[in-house]
Amino acid sequence: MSDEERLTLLQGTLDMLILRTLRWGPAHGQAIARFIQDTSGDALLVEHGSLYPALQRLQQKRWIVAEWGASDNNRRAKYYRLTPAGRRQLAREHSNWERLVEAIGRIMHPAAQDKP
Amino acid sequence: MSDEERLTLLQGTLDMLILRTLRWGPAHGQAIARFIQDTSGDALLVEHGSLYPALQRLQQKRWIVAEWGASDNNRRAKYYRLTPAGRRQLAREHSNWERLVEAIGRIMHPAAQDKP
DNA sequence: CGACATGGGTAGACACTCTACCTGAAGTCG
DNA sequence: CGACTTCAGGTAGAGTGTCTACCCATGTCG
Repeated sequence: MSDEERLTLLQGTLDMLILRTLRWGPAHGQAIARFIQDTSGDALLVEHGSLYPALQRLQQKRWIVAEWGASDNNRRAKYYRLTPAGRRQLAREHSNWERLVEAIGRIMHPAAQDKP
Repeated sequence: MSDEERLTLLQGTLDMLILRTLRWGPAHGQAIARFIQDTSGDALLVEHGSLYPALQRLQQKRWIVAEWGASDNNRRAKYYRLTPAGRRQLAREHSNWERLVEAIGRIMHPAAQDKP
């Protein structure tokens, strides 16, 4: 896959993607990044240096909590879990995202509107 | 409209929105901002301090050119016009945007089977 | 005249991502 | 055993782009 095929993340979407991933259950950092990359069909790549700062942010805001455990490969790994506040935040961010996509859509496709 | 109703722009989308706006023809800064705000149904607000730096960026990259003129109100105003390179850039950014929205969609709406 | 509205602009703070490093532990293999 | 690789977590600093809060110039109108 060439460079041009890989999109750079839009600022602010990473938190939402992480929260969404954790709705499937607790996961450790690497697994979250892999999930996002795989599920997006390799379109999104979560860089190492973006992932961990994001996880720290989310912990500070009490949207996720971490706990040490062991990965499938028997490595020590931090498992992150969504809190109730995290679920509410996810709902907010998701709704914001939808509104934003729709708003931008109105600008980008001014003719074809009102079509789902 | 409350604060929560106004979305903050996602980084990188402003350039695309400006270029798209200029596809309708030359316009000056304030008119571009008004167009984006109106067309988005007041969902997007292009701040003053984001608009002009963006217009400078786009000029430097030769995607738009500027020319002094007079506005409807007989004020001096800089009219920005899309260059051929600007059109190509718009096409690139638009296609990137679509792919990104689709990729994020795959993560946010995973076949709608949620609860185990 | 002076207040206000319009249009363009900049400085600095802030937030987020990226590249490029580092640590430590658990398997692998000569 | 010991060197090496892989996995997992982490950080520093640069780069980018937006936002808040200012500034200035020029028309319009009371």
